[in-house]
Amino acid sequence: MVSYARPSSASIRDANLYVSGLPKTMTQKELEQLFSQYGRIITSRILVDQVTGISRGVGFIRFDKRIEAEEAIKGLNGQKPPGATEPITVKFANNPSQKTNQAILSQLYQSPNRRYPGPLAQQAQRFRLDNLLNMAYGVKSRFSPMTIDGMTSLAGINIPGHPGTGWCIFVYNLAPDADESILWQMFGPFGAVTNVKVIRDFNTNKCKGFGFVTMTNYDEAAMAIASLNGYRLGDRVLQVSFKTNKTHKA
DNA sequence: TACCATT
Repeated sequence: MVSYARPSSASIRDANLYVSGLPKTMTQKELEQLFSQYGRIITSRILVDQVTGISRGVGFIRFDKRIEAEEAIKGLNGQKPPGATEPITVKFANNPSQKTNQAILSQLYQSPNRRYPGPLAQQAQRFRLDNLLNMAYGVKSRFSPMTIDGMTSLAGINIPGHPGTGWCIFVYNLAPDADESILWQMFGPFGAVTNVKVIRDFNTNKCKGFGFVTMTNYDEAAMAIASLNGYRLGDRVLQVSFKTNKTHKA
């Protein structure tokens, strides 16, 4: 079976949808069934966690025609799929490419370590020394909550902040102009940081006041939280904690 | 502006 090139015309351009808020149990087939009422689906995908294989609750649907995608947005955005408890978000997908490179560049050039001489780096140094002592001599101190280690191997589905590939940290009270580099700079000194994200308003591109940081090791994440929660960044006091699932309530 | 997710 060869795959034929599809004609590139305005009618089929930008017919690709990004879907979020999907039930974790929804399969690709079920996703297609949901959207197929609006037109011919060319491709579909559900993104999964690389470690656990569990759905990340987001996916893509590419329709044959733009008008089909538009109708699907009208019909499904903000709606609950059959059996779902939460509504899904359906919007046109961003163009791939441009955005991921920004994070990589940030990672390469910001050099998370050694940018923060001062109290934070000193605490991080203190903690690393503490870890070395622990490994070398079995010394266990308040900085090394090794009791959690038994949990880290359990795929951690129900452990707050743990998505399977690291420990996800919620950072609140970032300034509107905050960007990813500040997160690398703040958290990098505490250990291995695999991902940072500033959540922005789609229209204004201003930070919505919060972001996320993923760290590989529990003890380093815990140290970063203990050190950075309440930290004054500019004229704001940050709130830093492991990420939870539920939306903030009262 | 209190809990992401962009193949």
